[in-house]
Amino acid sequence: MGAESAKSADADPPASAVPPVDGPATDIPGPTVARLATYLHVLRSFSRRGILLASSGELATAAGVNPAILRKDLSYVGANGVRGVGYDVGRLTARISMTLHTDSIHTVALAGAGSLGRALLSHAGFGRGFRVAAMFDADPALTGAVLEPGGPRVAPLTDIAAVCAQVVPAVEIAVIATADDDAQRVFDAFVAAGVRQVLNVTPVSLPAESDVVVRQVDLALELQVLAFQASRGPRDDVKEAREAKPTRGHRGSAGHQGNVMGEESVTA
Amino acid sequence: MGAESAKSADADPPASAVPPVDGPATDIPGPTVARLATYLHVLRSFSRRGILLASSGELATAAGVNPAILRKDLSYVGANGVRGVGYDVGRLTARISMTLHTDSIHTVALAGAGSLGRALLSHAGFGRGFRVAAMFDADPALTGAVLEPGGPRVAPLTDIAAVCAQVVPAVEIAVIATADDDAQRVFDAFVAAGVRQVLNVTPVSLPAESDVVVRQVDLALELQVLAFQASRGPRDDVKEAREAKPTRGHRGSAGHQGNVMGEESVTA
DNA sequence: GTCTGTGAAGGGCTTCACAGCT
DNA sequence: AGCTGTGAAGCCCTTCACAGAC
Repeated sequence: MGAESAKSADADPPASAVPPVDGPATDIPGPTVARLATYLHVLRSFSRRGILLASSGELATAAGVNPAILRKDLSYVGANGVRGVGYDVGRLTARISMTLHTDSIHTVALAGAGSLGRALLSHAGFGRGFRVAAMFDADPALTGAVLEPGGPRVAPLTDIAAVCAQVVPAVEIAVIATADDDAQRVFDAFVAAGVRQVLNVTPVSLPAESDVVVRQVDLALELQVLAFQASRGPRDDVKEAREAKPTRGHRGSAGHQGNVMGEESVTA
Repeated sequence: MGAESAKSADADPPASAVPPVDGPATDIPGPTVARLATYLHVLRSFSRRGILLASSGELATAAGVNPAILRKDLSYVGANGVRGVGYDVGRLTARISMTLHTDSIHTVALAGAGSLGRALLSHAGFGRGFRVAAMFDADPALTGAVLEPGGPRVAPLTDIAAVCAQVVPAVEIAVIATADDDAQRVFDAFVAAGVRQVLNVTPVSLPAESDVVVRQVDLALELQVLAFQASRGPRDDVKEAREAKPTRGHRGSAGHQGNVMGEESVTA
């Protein structure tokens, strides 16, 4: 994986790179981007509850992170908290939304209309900034079906290229939720169709395409990691473990380094 | 983390046909554990194709990682590759399986029988080392239902404590796929019931309980991260949006880390 | 010669701690 | 006083490169 270090490669972007933006950071660390999305979720929750002002401590607690890193993360979006007071919920929400481009609608193509694909369709926030403009499935019986009111008709996997070419605006993100055996083919088809962001929920390891960002979410893998932890955890400190106040156990949050977050794949 | 070297953690699993353990693993980095699961998937795939021997390069390519890190990862499980040759697929599979405790059955409780919960049930490798021993849902209409042949009856969320107490062997892992508003309550109930490993697929940030390992998989978040990448990638140096030759140095985000990659294969 | 195993180097992210504003 | 913003330190993981085994 590891794309090579960006810095070495990008001597200097085309002159057009003069920050058209006022403050937002130019290069945000991957983990930070993921957390920003989390903060957005927390902020919306706060807003819903009528909270208009929040300190880094409060936000951090709600987001399950350290206050320090939250502040650092916010510094990337050109945070404007008020010292001695905290952050204006509405203002911060707007700031992060802008940075993450949550304010615009993103066009998505979904391959695989099985249980997982459908669950994604109805569950994973499609509609909150995302529009599923194309759907594909291997099952001929599903061809032409409309799985969501106002949604696209299901097309065969073999039609990915043709359908994607007609979608306007162009498909930005492809979601692969097909059977394992189809994942590679589907991926290739999407890449050929110009899609450069892919969310792969199959356990298939997709090849490191040069400039395609792939995020992989493998639920079976998550379970295995937990199973592993289950086998060793009880052994850790058999001392208290029972209701003891979390004095300092940073051990608890186990895989939080860089686990949940996906990654892109690239390897020339 | 634990200064403890819980090495002899479990000498209990039947040694079976696996050769004597020389250096199981003292303390495996989180990202490595996740990758090991990926390797397992790759190895099974190789085995299925009749490949009995593989070099680190071949495995790494299939797993989408760097050969160097693959070798380092394997060193944690007490790898026994043959220099100048490669790794014995069967032997390595056994080795990793043992390390990840994939050889034993893990008991799982699943909360939330909505589309996502059901998709998990049928899709995410339950059955391959995992047994769903309890299911819960907020919808009374589902109470008593059996969603999978041979599976457990669905119980109300309020019965988590009671049902979990009866499950034998005890529930090791809880999966939370409920509505957002129920996630926290359900989590608390599972923790109170003694569950110490939780997979949370809701976007709710669960508090860092002292000794509970929580892995969060948020698909909406993944989409947002990709949307962000989509907005910044194109501006890079790629003018021709149509048909890009991957010869060019890529410029994805510089590496992040820990990722989640595939394992298992089930969906035939 | 080939490929593994691993110490050493390198890089990025997190944590700390404090200066600075309100 | 309270809380933000941020340089600096620290840590962990990845990458490199080479010694060593076949």
